[in-house]
Amino acid sequence: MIDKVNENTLYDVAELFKNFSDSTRIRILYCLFEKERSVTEISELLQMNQSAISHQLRFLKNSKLVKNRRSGKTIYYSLDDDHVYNIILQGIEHVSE
Amino acid sequence: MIDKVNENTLYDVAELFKNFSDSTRIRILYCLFEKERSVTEISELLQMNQSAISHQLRFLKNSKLVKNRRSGKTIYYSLDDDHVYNIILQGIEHVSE
DNA sequence: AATACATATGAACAGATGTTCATATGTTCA
DNA sequence: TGAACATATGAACATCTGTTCATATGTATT
Repeated sequence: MIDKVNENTLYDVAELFKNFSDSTRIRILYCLFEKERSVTEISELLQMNQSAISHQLRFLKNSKLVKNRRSGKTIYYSLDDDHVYNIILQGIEHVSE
Repeated sequence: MIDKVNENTLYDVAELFKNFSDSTRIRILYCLFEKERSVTEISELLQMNQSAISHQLRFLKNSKLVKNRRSGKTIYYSLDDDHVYNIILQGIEHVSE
């Protein structure tokens, strides 16, 4: 199982973890744990520029970690991957000792 | 459990995942899965400059993910944290679908 | 159609990051 | 002690990354 890992897999793993390696992205993902949220809502929660959030959401969407749906003017983002929850949770447990 | 997470924790989690977000570091950690290895050994396995490896090992050591021991001229590095193994394993499983 | 609101996007910029090069430190052995 | 080997370290450099600003796109409402 471990032995079957090849070079490419490890590059992909690095790409995956890149999503969690920035505090803005981690906080975005974390605030989607509870429920889906609009871009404006996320901006307000994190007290950050709407554009910055939008850029990071695109990053996370490209990585297939979040998905979105439109409802009128508003676009709601939510987690797109069961694993995300568990990986971040494991990270939280690790740093909480 | 989830609800108790504060801002600082999420910053720490980002710091933790930063260790796994670079392919050099992930490959270093991965080749320590099997057993401890010297800096030269790691350099040869990854076919990379000794200095580059040394710099990244320092990074990983500061994060307490690896430890080392000296034996004569040689310094052996090994994983310093049980969680590391599981977190990376989960990443590997994720990208392997 | 015009306005207001929500989000996306591209360019520009500053700061962070990873690698290389040269060299220093530390160890062994002759 | 001097040479050889293993590793660490600092400076320099190029590239990558995250944010901001200005503006574009898309939707609803009047």
